[in-house]
Amino acid sequence: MEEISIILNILKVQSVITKKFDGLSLHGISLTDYMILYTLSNAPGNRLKRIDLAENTGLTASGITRIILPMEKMGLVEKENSDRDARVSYVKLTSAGERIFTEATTTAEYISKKLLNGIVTENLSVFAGQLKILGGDL
Amino acid sequence: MEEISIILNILKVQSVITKKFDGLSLHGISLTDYMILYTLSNAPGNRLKRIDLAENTGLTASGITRIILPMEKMGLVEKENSDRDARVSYVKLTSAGERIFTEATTTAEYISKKLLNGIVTENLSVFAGQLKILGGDL
DNA sequence: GTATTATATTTGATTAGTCAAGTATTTTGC
DNA sequence: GCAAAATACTTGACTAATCAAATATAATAC
Repeated sequence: MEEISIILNILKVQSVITKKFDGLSLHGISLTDYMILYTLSNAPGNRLKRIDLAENTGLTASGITRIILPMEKMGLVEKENSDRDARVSYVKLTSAGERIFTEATTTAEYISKKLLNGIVTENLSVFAGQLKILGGDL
Repeated sequence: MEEISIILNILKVQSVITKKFDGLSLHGISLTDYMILYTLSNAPGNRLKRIDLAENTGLTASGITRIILPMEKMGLVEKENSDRDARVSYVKLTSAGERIFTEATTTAEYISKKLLNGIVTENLSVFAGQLKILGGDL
C-alpha cells in the first residue's frame, strides 16, 4: 500500500468535494463559510477566539480575519471583545447566522449523503476516525 | 454519524496536509507539482493530455495550464503535440522531471509515513478505498 | 517594576486556483 | 460536404488563501 497515493487522493477528493458543494451559494455562503458556522455552532456559547477558530478549521489566523469580515457584514457573526485580554476578539454566531446555518445544513446534508452514498454505514465512523488521526477534528 | 462532519474534516485535513508537505520546497516543487509528477509517472509513456491530467488530479483545465507553465520552464515536463488532433497537447515527464520526482519521493514518503503513522496498516487500504469512492482515484 | 519574550490579531504582497469567455480544431447529423 | 455542436486549450478577471511583517497587549524573568 502506497502512503503517498493516499495523501494525493485526499487533495483530489478535496477539489471534487469543494466543487460539489457549490450548491451552498444558494444560501449566500461558501463551503468554508459553512465550516465556520458549523464550528461556531458547536462551540460553547456559540463563540470562539479567532485563533481557536483558525486552529479548529485548519486555516491561518490571517485567513480567519479575511473570511470573517464579509460574514460580519452579512450579519452571520459578530465581534465580541474579551475583558480579560485586550488582544483577543471573539467571533460569535448571531441568530441570523444560526438561521442560515440551519437552512444551509439541509442543503449540505443532501449533498454529503449523495457523496458518501457508496460508503457502507459501518465504515463511515472508521473513516471519520482515520480523518481524525490525520488532524481532522472539527 | 454525521456525514457533514466528515466532509468538513476532509477540508481540514487537506489544510493540515498541505502545510506539512512544505518540505517539498526543498526540491523546488509544491505538493500540487508533486501530484502532477506522480500522475505523469504512472501514465503510459509518462505523458497525458492536459485535460486528462485535469481529470486525474481534480484540477480544472485552466488550472493545469497555469501550473504546467513554470514546470515546463524548470524542465520537469515538456509539451508534445498530437498529430491526430491539433487541439490536444500532451504533457510529458522529462528525464530531469523523473529525477526530481524520485528525489522528492524520498521526502514525500518520509512525511506521509509520519502522517499516516496512527492508522493501522490493514486499515490503510480501507481508507484508500473510501477515498476512491469519494472521487479520489489518482 | 522593567525588559524580554510570547500571543492575538491585522495588513500588504503574493500565489494558486477558479470561472467564464475566447480561439482553434474536430466530430456529428443530415 | 457543410453547418452546428462538441472538445481542448488558453486567457482575463477575480477570489481565497498563504506568508511575513507590523501592531498591540500580556506574561515571564530577573
